[in-house]
Amino acid sequence: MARTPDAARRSETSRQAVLAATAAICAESGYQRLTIEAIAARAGVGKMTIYRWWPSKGAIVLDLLDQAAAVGIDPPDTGDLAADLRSLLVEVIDILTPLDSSPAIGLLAESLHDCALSRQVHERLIRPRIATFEQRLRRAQEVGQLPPDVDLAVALDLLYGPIYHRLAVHLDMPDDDHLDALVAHTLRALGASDTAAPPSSKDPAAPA
Amino acid sequence: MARTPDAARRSETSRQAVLAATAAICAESGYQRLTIEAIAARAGVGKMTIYRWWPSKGAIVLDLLDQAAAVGIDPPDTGDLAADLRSLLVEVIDILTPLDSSPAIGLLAESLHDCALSRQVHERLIRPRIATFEQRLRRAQEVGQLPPDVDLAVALDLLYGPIYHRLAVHLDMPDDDHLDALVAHTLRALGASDTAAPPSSKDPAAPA
Amino acid sequence: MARTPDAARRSETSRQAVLAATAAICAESGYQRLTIEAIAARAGVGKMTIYRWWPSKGAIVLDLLDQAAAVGIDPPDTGDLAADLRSLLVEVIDILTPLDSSPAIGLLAESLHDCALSRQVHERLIRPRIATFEQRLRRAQEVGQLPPDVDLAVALDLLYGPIYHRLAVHLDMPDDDHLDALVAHTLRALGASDTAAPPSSKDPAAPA
Amino acid sequence: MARTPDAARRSETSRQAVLAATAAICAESGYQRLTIEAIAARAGVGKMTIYRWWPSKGAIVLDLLDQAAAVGIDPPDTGDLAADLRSLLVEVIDILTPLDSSPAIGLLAESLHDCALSRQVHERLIRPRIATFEQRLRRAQEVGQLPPDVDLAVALDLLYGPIYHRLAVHLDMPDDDHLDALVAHTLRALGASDTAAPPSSKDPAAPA
DNA sequence: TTGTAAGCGAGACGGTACGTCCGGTCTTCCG
DNA sequence: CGGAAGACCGGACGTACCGTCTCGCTTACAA
Repeated sequence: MARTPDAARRSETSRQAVLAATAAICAESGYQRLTIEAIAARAGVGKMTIYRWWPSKGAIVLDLLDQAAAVGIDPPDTGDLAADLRSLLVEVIDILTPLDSSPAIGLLAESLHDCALSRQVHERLIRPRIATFEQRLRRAQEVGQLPPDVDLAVALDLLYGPIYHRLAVHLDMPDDDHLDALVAHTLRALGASDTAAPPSSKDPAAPA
Repeated sequence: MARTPDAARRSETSRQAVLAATAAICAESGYQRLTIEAIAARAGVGKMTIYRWWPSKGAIVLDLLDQAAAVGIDPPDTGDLAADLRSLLVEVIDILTPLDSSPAIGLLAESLHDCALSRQVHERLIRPRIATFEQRLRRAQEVGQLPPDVDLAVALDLLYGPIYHRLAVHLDMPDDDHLDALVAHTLRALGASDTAAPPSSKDPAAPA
Repeated sequence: MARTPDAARRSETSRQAVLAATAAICAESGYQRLTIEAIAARAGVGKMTIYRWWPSKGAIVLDLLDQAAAVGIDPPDTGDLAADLRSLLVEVIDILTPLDSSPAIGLLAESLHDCALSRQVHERLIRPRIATFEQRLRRAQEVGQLPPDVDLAVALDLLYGPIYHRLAVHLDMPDDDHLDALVAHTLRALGASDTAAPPSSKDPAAPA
Repeated sequence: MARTPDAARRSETSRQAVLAATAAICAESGYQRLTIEAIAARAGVGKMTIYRWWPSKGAIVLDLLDQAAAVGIDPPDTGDLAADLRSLLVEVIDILTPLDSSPAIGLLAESLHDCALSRQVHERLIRPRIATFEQRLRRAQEVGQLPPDVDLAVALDLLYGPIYHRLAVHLDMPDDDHLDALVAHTLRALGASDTAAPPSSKDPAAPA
């Protein structure tokens, strides 16, 4: 009674070929020219193979990003909260750049119309990064850099919002100074204290 | 040199029919099903007529939004800075809602790939609103509600960022409480004082 | 309420290109490789143009044969009945030869499955030839070469049957001797007398 | 050199399932919808199994007909030559009827393009029937019903031709009267005498 | 008795062609 | 002469089958 394709028999070779072709076409011709036909042709793969395993073009790109940026789940923790938040920001900016050929931007545009896709994007790309972000903030609360009643959802909006704002509104991505300003203002809005903290450690026996 | 169509002879009837059809299809079937052919058929208009006057589907939607939301250029000014900012926010949220059938979201997605379109969008939809926003902030500086050295670009990011963030990341649009929190934090980040100011007025004889 | 395409606007250029491409592909690669896609590509024509004007591949081939063999409607009439029937037979054999690349054979095969097509084939290719045949036989009756009570349907079967029989059964088409024998036997079965008749004439004032 | 499959190990169950599925699909949906995939699915058989034992769809249908109509090799011989020929004719007509769902017609159409298949069809379906026919005619010659110099190839054409003619030309199959007329004319063309002969019999003691 | 080699079901795979939809251009004819 | 109507070329869509190819599994012959 298994109507869905049998993942055990899936050809890993084809999977990789499809993802590679997707990345290549996207880089060379932009998301516009990224076509199922083009992917299949370039990957040397039948179209059915693509339709069998991915529900839409967006899902392929999602897999691609998933694989390319299967980043560390542990948040950066140098003790310098501002620097850590900054590096979280930069990671996202890097994914969204360059504007013309970033698969992520195409994915974003597509997910605005495709509810199923957008749920997947949220689950597999966004949520892990949110979790990382919140983890770092909580650590900051523990060491007293942030007040204990900070609203994490607001914090998230304040930090990441500007990136998407600028993307949507076609302003340039923030430069270094602007980035610092954004982090600083975010921290100020959250009521951060100025004190730094020692980096957290997986071996918590360190500091006296 | 009459290579470009002669705008003077343009049929206003057709223009309105196209915009109306665009709005109707978008509302009924979503941006996905909004095709030039569908618009032409629904508007009872030849495709040539559309291609003659609009460079792309996005341009039609842009015209539509331009007309629908040819909002007041004067910023709200009740004296309550937070409330005024809030109403600016709500205006944008309204344009972007509902997610499935808002022409604006389709336009946004399209402009991510189409540079020419995105420039138009920025010029005709975004910039006026930015100007309104900045006007209001400058007025706040004049009356001492904000420090004179506030970075308007950062302020813009902080206020509007969350909307686009949530749009991109497929979180719900902020509810009322959240909205208040966002405005409050923005103001705090900008170093706003708590004092209110009398509403500015074009008839300056108002307040005693 | 005209949902059907407007024949007045039809491009004769495209029509000819399609028919030419069909003939060329058929001659070069056989009916097997005759594909709508191949026709469209070779003719430099959009597939829609083909689907708009022809209901099936067979219909195109039918048009092709219609045009190629828009033969004279007047039957041959040399006065020699056997020779005239023989030339009618040869005409059909020529259309069905060579076996591998004759469009007519492909059409025949296709029409065995496609009722609508087969009706068209009958109407536009077969019936006119039957009429010609019957016309010639009736003339033979008038001049007394055939008895007046000959069953024309049986005559038709006897004369043309062997061709289709051999086609179906994959025997070689009849050679010259065989052809003579077939005609002779047909005439014998119909009870033909041996006398010849003068050729019929459009100017009936000829014979005294 | 055991590259060819080992017929000894062949699963008779599968063979029957394939033939049954082929017959069923053909009867229900016509030869058009008869695809290898459909047969495999319906028979509960892997496609490999089909391709291992049959070179083409036509070969399956050929097997099917072979099995269904593994008719007697001995010709009918009631002494009435006309009646016997008639029954030979009817047998073929039955195989080719009904037009829409007869596997034989599909096979015929396919064999027009496929040389290898057509040879097989000729060998296994046609030739035995020709032999039977010729056997009967020769017996008629022996008893003096036919002149000794009758051309059997012509006789074959005259008798069976009309069936294939009508099939190809999409006329109705001959009705009973027409059938009698065809046989009668054939006999007349062959110069048959009117006398009947006693039926040949393997048990020659029968008639007084 | 147990390998082991075949046939088997299942179905994924690279392809080809299908018939449809739409983009953008060009043409015809009406008001 | 602008505009409605819509045919045209092209290209991508998603589907159906083709014929080939593994996968495990059963099955029957041979060691």
